[in-house]
Parts: sequence; C-alpha cells; structure tokens
Amino acid sequence: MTRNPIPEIVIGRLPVYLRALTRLLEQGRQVTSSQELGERLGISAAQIRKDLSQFGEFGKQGTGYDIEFLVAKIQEILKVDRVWEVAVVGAGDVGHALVNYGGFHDRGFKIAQIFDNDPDKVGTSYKDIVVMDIAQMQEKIRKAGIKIAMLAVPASVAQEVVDQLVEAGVEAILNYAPVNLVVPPGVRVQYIDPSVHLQTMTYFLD
Amino acid sequence: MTRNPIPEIVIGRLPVYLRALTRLLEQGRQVTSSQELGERLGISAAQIRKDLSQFGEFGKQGTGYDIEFLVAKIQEILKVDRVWEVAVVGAGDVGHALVNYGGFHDRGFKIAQIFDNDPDKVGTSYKDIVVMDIAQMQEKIRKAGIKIAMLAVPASVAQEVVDQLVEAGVEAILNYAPVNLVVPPGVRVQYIDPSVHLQTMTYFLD
DNA sequence: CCTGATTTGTGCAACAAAACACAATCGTGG
DNA sequence: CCACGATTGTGTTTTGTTGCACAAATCAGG
Repeated sequence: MTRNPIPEIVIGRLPVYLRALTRLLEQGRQVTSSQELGERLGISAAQIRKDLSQFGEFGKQGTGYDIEFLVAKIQEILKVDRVWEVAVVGAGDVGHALVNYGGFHDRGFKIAQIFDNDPDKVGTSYKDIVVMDIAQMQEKIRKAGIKIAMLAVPASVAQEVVDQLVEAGVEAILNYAPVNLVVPPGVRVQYIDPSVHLQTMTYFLD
Repeated sequence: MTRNPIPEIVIGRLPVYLRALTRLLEQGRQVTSSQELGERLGISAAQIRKDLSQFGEFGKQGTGYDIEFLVAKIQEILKVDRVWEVAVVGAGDVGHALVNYGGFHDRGFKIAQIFDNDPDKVGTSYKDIVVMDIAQMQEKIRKAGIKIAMLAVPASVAQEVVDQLVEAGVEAILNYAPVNLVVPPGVRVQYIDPSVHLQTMTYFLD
C-alpha cells in the first residue's frame, strides 16, 4: 500500500535493513523475522514491521520474511534496483579511496566521472577512469545525465563547486567537505565528516 | 537549565553548530544570532536556542551569542576541549586517507596508532606513524589508554576486531566497514557507509 | 534617561515517532 | 483436520521533538 508521505527517518533505515538482509543472504539464509533483524540492528521488531508495512505487506504471518523477496522490494523502493552513475569531485585521498572502493557496484552505484582542478592530476587514471578538468565538469555531468555527486574537495571551495553541480543537474550530493552546504529545494545533501561523528560520541566518554 | 538527561538528538547537532561557529570565527566574526546560524544550517532558530539552553544561558538578549565564548562552551560540553588519542585499524585506502587528513587536529583528535594484519604494511610509516601488527593491538591500546577507534577493515572481520577493541577498553568506534556491529552497553558506534548515505537519497530521485 | 529595535530563553501546544498489544494468519505435528 | 506456537500488520497509547509566541533583557540613538 503506497501510502502518502513516508517519513524521511523511515527511508533512512531502509538502507540499513537492506545491508543486513543482503548479508543474511550471503550467509545462505532464506527467511528471517522482524525479531531476528531487530536484534542484529539494535532496533525494535515492532519498528521494523511498521517501517516495512508503509510500503506493502512483505511478510508472512507465522513465518517471517523471505529475504530474497524483501531485498528485491527494498531495492525497488530505494530505486537501487538499477545502477546510478556517480561523479566524484576532488581527486585527493578521499576521492582516491572512493574510486578504489569496490563496494558500490552491488549497491546501485557506479563511479563514472572524476574531476579535479590540479593540472598534475588531470589526465591521470584512477582505476580505469581518467581524471578530468573541473572546468569541463558541468558539461560532462549534464551530457551524461548524472544526478549524484560525491564531493571530496577542500572546505574553502565546496559551496562554489556545489553551486556548479546543482546547475549541472545534480540532485543528490554526498559531502565529505567539513562545511554545511546551501542548496535549493529538491536537492539533497548527506554529510560525512569524521570529526562530527567522533564529537557526538566524546560527550558520552568519561 | 535542565542538566538532566540531554536527548541524544541534541548532542548530535552540537558538532554541527560547532563547525559552523568555528567557520564564522575564521571569517573574523565575533557575534552571531540563532537566526543567522539557523539560516546557514537549515535549522529553525528556536531549535538552536532550545538546544543550547539545555546546557546553560550562553547568549545575550538583544545581542546574540559571542562566537568565541560559545565555541569554547560547546567544546567543553562535547569534551573536545582536549585532544583524544585515536587508533585506526586497517591501513588500506580509508585508513590511509584518515591518517593523511589534517582536519582532526583542531577538532579534538589525534591519530596515535595504526594497525593492520598485512605483513607488507606492518613497519611502514603513514605520515610519522608506524603501522603496527594487529596482534599487538589490544596491548598497545590498553597501554595508551585509548578510548576511540576508527575501523577501516573488511566487513568480514569487522565484528571480530570490534570485540577485541572493546575488550581493550575502547568505548567509541567510528565504523567504516559496511556492517552493523554488536557492542555491549556503554560502547558507542557511529557508522559511515557511503552506499547507505547515497541510498537514502536515491529514494527521492525521479 | 527614554524609546524602539533586537534577540534570548522558555512554557505550552502541536506534531512526530516509537512502543505496546493483540487479532489474524500461517505452518507443523500429531 | 485440529491445536498450538510463531509471527505479521496495525489501531492505540505513550513518549519524544519541534514550533510558536511572548516576557524579559539589552543596546543604540537622540
């Protein structure tokens, strides 16, 4: 039952469910329950059931959830039942690690383009992808119809690059630069800043 | 004024405030308001005021907040008014990028130890830190009294390493491995998984 | 010293999320 | 083919979070 506006917090949990379910599949499991999943994720069983029920009835009473089926459903909901081309901006250590990372392939993403403004880097290859000049970024992204970018540039130029990305049609940005970004409505940003993550934990240390 | 149990969601916003305030300081600003801060962060002014008021009265009516003072207060609250030694486990691309990253220094963290199980990597230096064998991890971490670790190992061994870290006294883990970790009460985990972050955004794409 | 423009801190109301609890359903084993 | 244990989906209750609105405080200018 595709209900009206699904809370964003629910959407945020789906990738976590998906990751755990995929792992169960790899372990040869065929069926699981909200209880088992909840124990593994530290989430209540009721919450998992309610989250999933927002999108349909995927389980069987008395039995649980067929993992393969549920994985397919969540992939469909999250629109990762396809492969999205992604652009990486910034060919420093982070950009390098992202390009080398093998984990995107099975999860709906493929790094298609890399950009940097350093002439020494432009033209070199990361894996089988040639680093392009950031001056060509907008044209290349628009031409390829890329909607997703990962931003791994210095904080000082992040906002400027974001403005260009948005103008080129990008609608989802994973930001590794340690600054808040201002984007127009309809464009989403997710933040990865190790210091921020660490600082949320130090509060609880002695 | 209520110093009792502060909601975790509030704690999670403080590092973001801190980052923005620090940036304002760098720009030479001395005073700001909840309204200005809110506009920059996409958060309501009321929320910022309420969050901060959980810890004390840091602003001045009619004037706003003295940025330097507020930065100091938030650093104190988050316990990043000191420098925490951090251990990195896994000397692959991610571990490498973390060690090279210059952004920890001013934000309360210092990478003090790196571990890997690859004999080819053990003994080599990343920056000025020598990669140590993971076999010595528990001893080294315990001896140094390290409470914070960043985990950048393959998913298949992540839980096993975490168990060792916890046993060695680590209480906060920033996990780059794409798996959910099970930890005892009192130990905190934060997750960084680019695919998960991206998948929360694809839902909203066309 | 008074007035008006700001801006904080907060009580209260509105909204959102999580937990509870249970009828309905399913599969199994006797 | 019946009874029982397991498990879902969901209406209701409980708990938590956010937004609103305003008194109180502050400052600048005349």
